[in-house]
This record gives sequence, structure tokens and C-alpha cells, in this order.
Amino acid sequence: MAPNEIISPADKMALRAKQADIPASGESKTAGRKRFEPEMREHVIKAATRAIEAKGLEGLKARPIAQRAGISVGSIYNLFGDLDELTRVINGRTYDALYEIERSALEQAREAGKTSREQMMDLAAAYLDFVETHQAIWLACLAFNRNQTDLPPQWYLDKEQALFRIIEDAIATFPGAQELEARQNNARALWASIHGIVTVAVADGFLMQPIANVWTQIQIIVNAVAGSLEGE
Amino acid sequence: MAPNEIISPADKMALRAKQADIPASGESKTAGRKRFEPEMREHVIKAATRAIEAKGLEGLKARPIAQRAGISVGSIYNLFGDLDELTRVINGRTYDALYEIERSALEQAREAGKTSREQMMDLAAAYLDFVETHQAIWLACLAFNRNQTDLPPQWYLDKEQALFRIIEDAIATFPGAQELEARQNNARALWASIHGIVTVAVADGFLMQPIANVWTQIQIIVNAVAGSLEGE
DNA sequence: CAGATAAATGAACATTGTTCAAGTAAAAAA
DNA sequence: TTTTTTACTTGAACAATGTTCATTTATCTG
Repeated sequence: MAPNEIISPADKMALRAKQADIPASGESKTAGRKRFEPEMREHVIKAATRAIEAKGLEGLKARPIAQRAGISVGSIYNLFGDLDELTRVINGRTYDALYEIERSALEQAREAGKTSREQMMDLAAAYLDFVETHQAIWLACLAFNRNQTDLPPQWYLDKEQALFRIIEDAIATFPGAQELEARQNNARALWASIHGIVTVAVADGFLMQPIANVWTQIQIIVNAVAGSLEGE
Repeated sequence: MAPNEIISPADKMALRAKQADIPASGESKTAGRKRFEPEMREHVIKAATRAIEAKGLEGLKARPIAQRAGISVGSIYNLFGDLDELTRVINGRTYDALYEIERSALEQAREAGKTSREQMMDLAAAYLDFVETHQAIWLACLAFNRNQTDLPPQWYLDKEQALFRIIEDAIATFPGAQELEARQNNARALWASIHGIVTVAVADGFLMQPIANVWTQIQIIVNAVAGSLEGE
């Protein structure tokens, strides 16, 4: 029910039992229900998310998802139009979850009176931690975006944009670099760099190098950019 | 015939005509040839490359490729085992081509007596130019790697590794950072950052921002890292 | 209760990757 | 030359998958 899903590590087990029962009950004399959309959508999203976590984006198949959610294949298409849309909804929640984490990381850093450099460091750490914790679901975002041939819908782009704006906010607090365009380029450069470091590290779905090295590389970039912005 | 393929912008037209004729000739009374493998492989690779360029990695379908190459579907599997292997061969050539470009960019920069910072700038520029010029084929590399669930073969990893080592070479010439591990982390951090900037820019197969901005962002990072390494 | 409505169903279709028994041209053997 | 063997090509057939839609069914409305 919360806007960010991402497993919600606590209630996971409780929900799992509940979900597993729903499809098993009865002999499927269940055609023609009404007004069940909201709950059903959630069931499908949960089942699809679990599939992605277990077997990557390739693991998201219409028929198994339908079975796990206790509905028919056709209903998935009633609810989402097609599998791409279902994936987009899941990815959107992933973006939301990451957004909340980054927002609160920045907020906490500021309340703790940290420097701009430290704020950026905390943002990067939060990102690395997120990707490490939700590797499959995050790789699904990237893989999906790569495979699309036309532009995604606006609401999807907006969620991606929102992530950049957090970094812009953090960068805005630096003494130098005040003009809007420079600030945007600095924010994009820094965010894309951290993103690049993290995704090269988890390329092919595996950690290709020790996490400590990844963190070192992030520090190199953040320190370099911070030092450059501080004009020192 | 050259080890790097990538369209070879010159002979393109000549080859195109030649290729188009080969399948069209005769009434396909061509079962049971012998010792034709090498040429056939090239035909298939060319046809597949063109398909990727035109319609992305999704555009690589067995049947159309077979038809364009003038052979049957089965022969593709005789030659490559499966489509993934065909893709890997194409991507391998892409890596080779980029490697050559980067190597010669570095060499030229050194011969021109450029500073370490300028050398890195030239490497980054060469990379950006390559991706801009061969967008589809490069995105195919990234998309393919993302979709794989198990580790690629060693020869494939080696080609990827080779690209990092060029940056390591460039970074090795900086006055500071001499220890091997620090140098490797610096190289990886910088290369992954540039990679991140470029790929975020071409995300979803489109240039999401003006190329000038992308270049500005690269300069921000290279200058920041260079400044940091120069200890200034 | 009867009709209208909204939604769920799952068989059927289209598209793909992949396999493999059968066929065929070239080389080798006779 | 004729026959046998070899090596490769072929394309029909299969399995897995995304997607559609006529039919069925539950619920709502009067």
C-alpha cells in the first residue's frame, strides 16, 4: 500500500503466505468478478516483481505470472495492456523507492550539518547500497530501458528526472557554480558518473569487482568533483 | 577482411550491391556446398550487423538474416550455434574497433606531446565520437550484456578488459598515483564515469540532451580527476 | 427476477529461437 | 568412370512466448 514497494522486507513473509493461498483456493469457478482491479493489480505486480527478482527481466512471463497471481493470462492484459506496461509500473516503483531513499539521505545529511561534499558522498553511498540490495530489480530497470525502441511515457521520464534533481539540489549548496546551466551539467556529470561506476561493477548481473573497490572509485570521483567545485 | 568491421564507411556501397546479388542468384539449387564456411560467416555477420543498425538488437531475427544472407535458417545454427553467439561475434568486433580507435588516439596524443590531462581528454572525445557514430551497434553491445544471465566466455571478457587498460596506460603517466591498485581504481573510476555520462545521454536509444552538454559533462569529470591527480 | 454491464476466461493465433531427419554436392575410393 | 563416404545444407516441425477476442460469468440496476 505504501508508494514504494521493493519487497518491504518486513511484511514479506506474511504476504507471501496470503498470496500463495489465493490462487490455490477453489476450483477456479471465478470468472466475472467485478471491482477487483486494485487488489488484482497488486497481486500481479507482486508476482511479477518476485519473478524478476528470481530470474531477471527474462523471467517475467505472462503465463507463470498469471498462475501465481491466481488469474488468467487474459486478465493481465485487461489490467496492464501488455507486459511492457507492467514492467514500467514495477520500474516506476523502483524509481520511487530510490527517490525516497535519496531524499531522506540528503535530508539527514543536512540536518547533521554535513558539508556539501559529505552530502554528495552520502547520496552516492545510498545509491550504491540500494543497487547492491536490490540488484535484480535495478538491473531490470536498466535492461528494460535499453530494449525500448521508442520514448517512454512522460510519467516514466519524470520519475527518472526526479533523481537528477536531488543531486542538483545537493550541488546547489556549493559556494561556486551557481548558474543554472552549469549546476545542471555538474549534477548530471556527477550522477551519471556514479551511475556508470556502479553499473559497470554490476555488469552482466554479477559483481565484477569487490564492493570496496567500487566505493573507492566513487570516492575518487566525488572528491575530485567536490574539490574542483570548491575551487581548491 | 580487416579485423575491425563496423561498416567500413567506404566500401559499404560496393559490398552492398555484391551481397544483395548473391542470394538473388539462381533458384537456390545450392544445398550441400563444401568449405564455404569462412565466406558464409562473413555474409551472415554483415547481414546481422545491418539488421542491428537498422532496428536495434531486437531486429536480429534468424529468418530475415538467413534470407538476406542467402542461406537457410539451419545454416545460421551450423555456423554460430545460436543467435547469442552471433551477437557476441559482432560485439567482439565492435570492441576491437573501439580498441583500435582508442589506441591510436592515445598514440597520436603522445606523439603530439600532449599532457596527461589532454591525453585523457582525447580518449574521452574518441569514445564519445565512436558512440555517436555507431549508436545502434554500441547500444546493442550494452543491451546484450545486460540480458545475459551467465558469464560470457573469456575471449569476450578480455576484449572488454582491454579497453580499461588503455585508460590505465594514460593514467600511469600522471606524476602522482603510481601504485598499481590506486592506478587501476583511478582508471576504472574515470572510464566508468565517462561511460556513464555517455550512456545516460544516449539512454533509450535517443540523444536525450545536446551533444555539447555531454561533452561539457565529460570535461567536468576529466578536469576534476586530472586536477585531483595533479594534486593541485 | 430480468436485463444490462463489466470483467475474467482460455482457446487460438502469430512470431520467434532451435532442432534434426533427410537430402545433396563435393571429395575419396574403387 | 562409378561408387562410397563425407560434410554440409535444408526446411519442415517443435516449443515457448506475447497477444487477441468471442464467449462466459458475476454483479449491479431497475
